[in-house]
Amino acid sequence: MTSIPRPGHAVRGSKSGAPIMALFDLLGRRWAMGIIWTLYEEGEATFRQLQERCESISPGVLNTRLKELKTAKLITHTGTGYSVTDLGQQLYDLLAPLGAFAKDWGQKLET
Amino acid sequence: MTSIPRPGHAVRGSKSGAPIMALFDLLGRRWAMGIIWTLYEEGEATFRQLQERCESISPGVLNTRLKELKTAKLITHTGTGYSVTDLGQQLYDLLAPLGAFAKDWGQKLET
DNA sequence: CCTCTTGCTACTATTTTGATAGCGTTATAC
DNA sequence: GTATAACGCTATCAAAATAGTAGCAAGAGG
Repeated sequence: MTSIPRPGHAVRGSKSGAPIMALFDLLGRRWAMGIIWTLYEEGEATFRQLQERCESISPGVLNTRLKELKTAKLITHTGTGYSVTDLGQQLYDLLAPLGAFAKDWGQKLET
Repeated sequence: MTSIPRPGHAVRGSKSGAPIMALFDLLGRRWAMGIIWTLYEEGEATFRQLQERCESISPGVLNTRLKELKTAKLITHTGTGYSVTDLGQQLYDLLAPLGAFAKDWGQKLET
């Protein structure tokens, strides 16, 4: 299985494992930020609901990503579905402003 | 070449091209966030300096990523090297808090 | 039992990324 | 004017990640 980036260990972008590079390594994998985003915005979801929300992400990749995010303590699986942890919510709060930026960015790209 | 995600066009995570998903598609590619980060933190850099900063990113991927980020108007190539645009700096400002979060996150993972 | 939903695993195909070599151009030095 | 070095890449091949589809094992409800 894919190795999971951890601060203090070699990651892409930093052999010494600078925390920000470990985070970028983790979040810079397909669907990672999207999963956190939708889990918070639309709330707890089952594995299959996540597949639908992400519009046909393949189950293998989804499973890999979920394992990584669980190991990173950003999400958790309660009895009824996946949801963000407190730490994951903290991360979402930092990501949230990107929503407004993205709209602004989209408009500037049109012109 | 790889297609570049644009709001309003189908992207991974959104067939309708929701801006946030287009942004996640762009930033969720290897090295994308790291390049913006280092360009702002350590300032303008040449192609080869970027290779060193990213610790052996391969030139093909670096070139691809640079093209994407240029098309997205987040970075630009001045006569002397690559640097972030105003828009890119706005994005960096939103990413900046992740630095502190990453440290906190790293500590919580140890325990 | 039968059926449904759950969370996946298995498998192959395609895309992306990694690693290394080296080209064409410009500038500077000698 | 020729060697030297740095620039931004391109080319090539291998490895790894992701996409796409099928289907299994387990638990709940009827």
